[in-house]
Amino acid sequence: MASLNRVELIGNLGRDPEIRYTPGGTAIASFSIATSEKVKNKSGEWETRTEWHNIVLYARLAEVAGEYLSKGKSVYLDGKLKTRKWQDRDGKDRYTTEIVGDKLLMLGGKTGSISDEQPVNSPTNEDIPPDDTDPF
Amino acid sequence: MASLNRVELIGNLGRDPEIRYTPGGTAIASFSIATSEKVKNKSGEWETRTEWHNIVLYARLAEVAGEYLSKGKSVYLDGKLKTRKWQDRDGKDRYTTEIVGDKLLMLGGKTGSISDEQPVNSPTNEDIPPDDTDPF
Amino acid sequence: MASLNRVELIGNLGRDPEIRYTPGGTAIASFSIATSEKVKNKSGEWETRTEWHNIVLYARLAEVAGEYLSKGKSVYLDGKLKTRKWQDRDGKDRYTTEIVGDKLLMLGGKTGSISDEQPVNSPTNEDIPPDDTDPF
Amino acid sequence: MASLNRVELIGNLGRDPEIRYTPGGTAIASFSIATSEKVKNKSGEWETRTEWHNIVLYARLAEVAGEYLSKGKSVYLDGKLKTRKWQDRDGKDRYTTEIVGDKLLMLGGKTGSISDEQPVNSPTNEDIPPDDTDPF
DNA sequence: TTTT
DNA sequence: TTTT
Repeated sequence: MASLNRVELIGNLGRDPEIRYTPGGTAIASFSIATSEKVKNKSGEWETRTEWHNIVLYARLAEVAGEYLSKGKSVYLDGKLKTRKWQDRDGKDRYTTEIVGDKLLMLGGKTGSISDEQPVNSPTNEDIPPDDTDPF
Repeated sequence: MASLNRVELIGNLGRDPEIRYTPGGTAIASFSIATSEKVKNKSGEWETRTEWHNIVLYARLAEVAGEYLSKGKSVYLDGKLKTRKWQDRDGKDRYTTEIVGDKLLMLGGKTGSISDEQPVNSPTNEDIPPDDTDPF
Repeated sequence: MASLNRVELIGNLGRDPEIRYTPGGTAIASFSIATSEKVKNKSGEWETRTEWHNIVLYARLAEVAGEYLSKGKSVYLDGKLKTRKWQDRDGKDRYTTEIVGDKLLMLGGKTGSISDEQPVNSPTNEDIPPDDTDPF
Repeated sequence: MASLNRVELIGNLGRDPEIRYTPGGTAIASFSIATSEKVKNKSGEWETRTEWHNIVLYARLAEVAGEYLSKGKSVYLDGKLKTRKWQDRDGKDRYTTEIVGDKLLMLGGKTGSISDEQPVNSPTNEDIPPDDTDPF
């Protein structure tokens, strides 16, 4: 059962984090991060390819994100992939892949580092109801 | 523009790799990898949470996958996230997130390691037409 | 102060882990892991280049290593670099770089995964006296 | 023979890179990177623990480092561990562990990303004579 | 000192 | 020897 599910991103926030709360009061932050790479296209010219990643943070990490992160900021994010199933308005199954963050570093000068050492009795993902709408 | 887009997985193949070829003859392998973790549910019992990841490999790496990988095999995969847009039969936009593999290690004994040092003039992703159906 | 110190290894143990204990009873495991790569030498022939890594594990992770790991086993190790200063018999300063493991996966079939979620009041590295001899 | 040897660092340069050249003209850059973490000491106070890492870059990556990096700059570095054997003036064997960089990102605003896609016929490490003195 |  |  050896298993590893790990994502690392360095990129910039596409917009300010959106913060919401579970009934139990746990913060959930969601935002997107852009990563980009230069690739040569068929004509041999360099073009920038941008990839957008849906990020979700919980609890303390979500609160810190709400306080310190904003559109355009550069971050290092370490987390895991999670694909979430939801229903569109026609009742059809759809899937969205998100990165659930475990560690966050603010780059670009001013800020520090944040990891998610869970306090005792902290809420777990089990306390968090699944979205019924796709926030992205 | 500092940018990093990196995924690492250790897990097992859910089925044999499916190999297809571009008009130009480049191999494309697709398969899924399961990662799992034990988490405590609301009732305090440990349950196994499995996550499925859609993998895509190109060129030499795809060929090696076709030759050596099969359902159930354990692998280490290093790659990058890429979200692909496609149309469902109602013409609605849908998105599928895949991991484009750069490095593959076979675990579980027998096998060796494979990386994708691209040969000179190797085909790039630009030569590969997007799928018009979601293979997952 | 954004800071990241992270090492990942997949390789084989060169010998059985050596387990010792702090006065406070905390287990410390030490062993070495070999990683190897094929490189072309000046004559254009492929040769295997092996690198040896000094591993140190603490507490629960050390105990598990003592119980399940042995010479030759293949593992995935995630940890951080730490360079330790010591004195040789001539009283001269010497330095040894070790990898302090945070997560360990046994590869090669049979086994499971182990991470170091520290129990409340678990001993920290501060409780562990520095070696005064180089164990490697 | 599944093998992985990978280090990732985010930290600051302790001094300007030192650039030298092999007889064949290949650039070699060496410098150190500090990573730091806050840990609680025995008295329960938070203290900053700093770790220094010896970095070596070759060829194009070394040249870019010489041009763009300087003391204090924040970087992301991806590379592999390599322990180098050398002789001190008493003829005794000593070992220094270095990180041979494969990828470098400049953080802190202004700069871009650099990876070491080796040009055809680029010099390999085999062309580079080992140091006979420890540069650190 | 490992492994294929 | 860095940085916050």
